[in-house]
Parts: sequence; C-alpha cells; structure tokens
Amino acid sequence: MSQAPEGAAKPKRARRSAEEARREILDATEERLSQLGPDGIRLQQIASDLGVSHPAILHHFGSREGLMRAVVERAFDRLETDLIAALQAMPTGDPVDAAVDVVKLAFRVLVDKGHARVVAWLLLSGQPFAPKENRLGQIAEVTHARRLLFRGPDAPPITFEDTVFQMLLVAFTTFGEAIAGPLMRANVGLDDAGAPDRFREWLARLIVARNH
Amino acid sequence: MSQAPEGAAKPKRARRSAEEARREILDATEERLSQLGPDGIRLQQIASDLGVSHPAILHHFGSREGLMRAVVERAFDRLETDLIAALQAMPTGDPVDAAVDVVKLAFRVLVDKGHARVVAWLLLSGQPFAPKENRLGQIAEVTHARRLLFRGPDAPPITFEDTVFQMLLVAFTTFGEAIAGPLMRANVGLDDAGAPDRFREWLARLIVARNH
DNA sequence: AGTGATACTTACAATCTTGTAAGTATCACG
DNA sequence: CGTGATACTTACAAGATTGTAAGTATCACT
Repeated sequence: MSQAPEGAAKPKRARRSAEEARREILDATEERLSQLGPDGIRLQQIASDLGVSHPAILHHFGSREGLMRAVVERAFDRLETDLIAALQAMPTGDPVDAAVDVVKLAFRVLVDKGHARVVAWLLLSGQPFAPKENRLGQIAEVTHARRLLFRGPDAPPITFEDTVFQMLLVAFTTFGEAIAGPLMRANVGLDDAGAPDRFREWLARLIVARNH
Repeated sequence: MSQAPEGAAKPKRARRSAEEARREILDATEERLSQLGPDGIRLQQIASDLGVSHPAILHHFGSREGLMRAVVERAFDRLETDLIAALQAMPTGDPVDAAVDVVKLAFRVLVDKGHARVVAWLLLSGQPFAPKENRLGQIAEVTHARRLLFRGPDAPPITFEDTVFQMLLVAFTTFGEAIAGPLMRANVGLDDAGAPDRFREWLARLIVARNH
C-alpha cells in the first residue's frame, strides 16, 4: 500500500459496453421521469446521476430527442412484455380468484413498477409513438374466451364489447391510481396502508361478479 | 387617408385590468398545458401567444413559480367548483338513471373540459398543492346516504367504504380515460365515435347494479 | 505488443430561459 | 389639465441547456 487510499485514487474510467451504457442511461432517465416528473429530464442531471459527462449521453443517443424516443420505445415495450407475461402466468384455479390475481397483477406491473407514470407523462407530452400492434385486442380475445368458459349458469349473456370494456376499466383505473391515487385517497380519508390493496381486490370482485 | 393602411399602424398598446390580464395569462398557460403538454410552458411562448412581452407575465405573477402556483390553484378551484355544481344539480328521478347521469357528468367535467389533463400534469410534476378540504369525503357522505335510501330490497349490505371505493373508481377511471383514452381505445379496436359514451354508461350501470 | 474501434472526457459555442432595470403609455381621479 | 399609479415595453444580465470538436483511455483482436 504505497499509495494513499484517498487523494490519488484514479478511479479508472468506467467503460461499459454500448448496450449496457444505453440501458443505464435509460434507467436513470426513467427514474427521473417517474420520480421528479416532466421537468426532471435534463441531460446534465441524468449524466450527473450516472457519474458521467453529458456528452456521453449524446454519444449514445445522438440528441435529447433521440433519448426521449428511446425512452418511449422501451417503456412501451416493457409495459407490453410485463403485462403479457403476467397474463400468461395467470393461474387456472378458481376463476374468481384467478381474476382477482390478474387485476392485482396488472396494478403491480403498471403502478408499482412505475410504468404507468412514465407512459402517462409521454401521453400528456404528446410524444409521438405507435404501440406495436393491438396486442391489447389480442388479450381481450383470450380473456373473452376465458369468460365464456367460466360463465356461471344463470349469468347474463356476455358480449365481446363487455369484455373489452372490462379491460378498459382496469386499464383506466390503473392509470388513474398511478397518477392520482395518493391524492384521492387522502382526500376521502383512506390513509391506511392496506387501502390500495383493498381497493384493487374490491375492483376485481366487482368485475368478476358479472360473470356469476 | 393620407396614411397607408399598413406599416405605420400603431396598434395602441393594449392595457387590460390586472384581473383581466391575469385571467388571460392563466388561460393561455392552461391551454398550452393541456394541448402541448408539460414542455409547452415557457414564459416567452405564453407571452407570444398573448401578443405581449414576457416580462408582462412576470409583472403579474412575480416569477415562473408564481405563475405555476396560480395555475394549480385555479385548476383545482375550478375542478371542485364544477364537480360540486354538477353533483348538486343531480336529478332526483329514477336512481339508476340518476347515477348514470352523475357518472357522465363527472366525465364531462373532468375529461371533456380538460381539467383532468391539467391536474394530471400537476400531479406528475409533483407540484406542491393541497386541495382545500376533503370535499370528496363530503361528497362521499352525501352519496352514501343516497345509496342507502335507494337500496334495493334484497341488495347486499352497503358499507361506507364501498361507497368510497365507488367514488375512487369513477375518479380513477376518469383520469385514466383523460390521459390514455384514445390510445387504449385505438388499441382494442374501439374507434367509433360513440364508444366513449357507451363505456361511460356501461360503467355507471356496473356500479349501480350493486345496489339492486 | 500493436492496432483499430469506440466509449468517454474536457473545453467551448450557440441558444434559450428566467429574471431585472429603467423607461413609456394609459388609466383614474383631483 | 395635471398627477400619480400601474400595465407594459425594450434592453440587458446571468445561468442553464443542448450540441460540437478534438483528444484520451480502454477494449477486442491479431
């Protein structure tokens, strides 16, 4: 140890692979986006979060606009991927419990993982983007088939539009909670920690009740 | 007409009352906010929209921060005012129809008048604000009394939390639609003009169904 | 080891944005 | 009309922010 541990420590410039660097930059950007909101996105800030210089970001994304496009793209990709994975892992036991699980899962992916806030910001910003295909439509079809399968003996007839509306309901509610959840709950005096989960379960049962 | 109609036209500097000026500035700000999204708020842009110089805005609001606070304040004031007015005008005929009307009204105020997008942006930005009192809680109480009154003969018991959850559901859904409505509908192939209204009615009936 | 590719840095330029200072025009009121 | 208040303007300062240029350090590969 001839070298003093501090002072002369030359921290050996980190050199990530391009892919890794891009990922880290996107992570930091999304973090700022979902935590600090729309005004939190400044190249220099993101760079400083990562301990790099801001031109490093420009090196990988060309411009601020390019970074934004990349964030948009990845956010949607992840959203779809996570959501579809969650739905495919849907348990197959009691249909009511299963539906409850699916709803909770959707909330977890969108709200708890922070996707919804990012996407909401993008939508509010009018960022140009086109979700791949209508995968949600495909999900609706799968769900619809499932509903018909598990439909109770004297439940009212189930239209496809009804299923689609159910999906919209969950989607909208999820967005709404992600954005206004804390505010709204505080405003109606629902400040205990269990409230979000109770609401999610309540919603799931409200929806499923129509099938039986 | 010795003067040429164009060129020398000195358009007599407009001088509004302070109140009127503030209102116009806030209107323009909210317009940019809801149309162009979070990045649209630049003092110079707003000033140019109004045909004034940007220090005029600073003259009235002190700083950009002051302008933002004023926008927040007014947006919430309007939101509450419009919403409560709508609820108080609630028709008193058939309870189901009445509930449907209330839900549609809430959507109209929040979505169609553009309040939700502004508030959503504020929430995403982490703008500091404290909604007056818990007026939503008061609304919940009124609604709950009404539900108990019109409760069907063999409907399940109605808890207050159930009513609160119903309100949260409508509130969240409204936010969600305001932000992601067009995207989501397009993604599930619901692109006819009547779809938003059908969904709103469907939601209203879903909620009311539990009372009967 | 040597070499080319490239991730990354420092230094700098151009532009934009908020904010200030000081003066001008218009209104209210005597 | 005169006078004070103030809505508003032009000109400018200070700082932030994106982007460029050129060089340096590190990796992969021979």
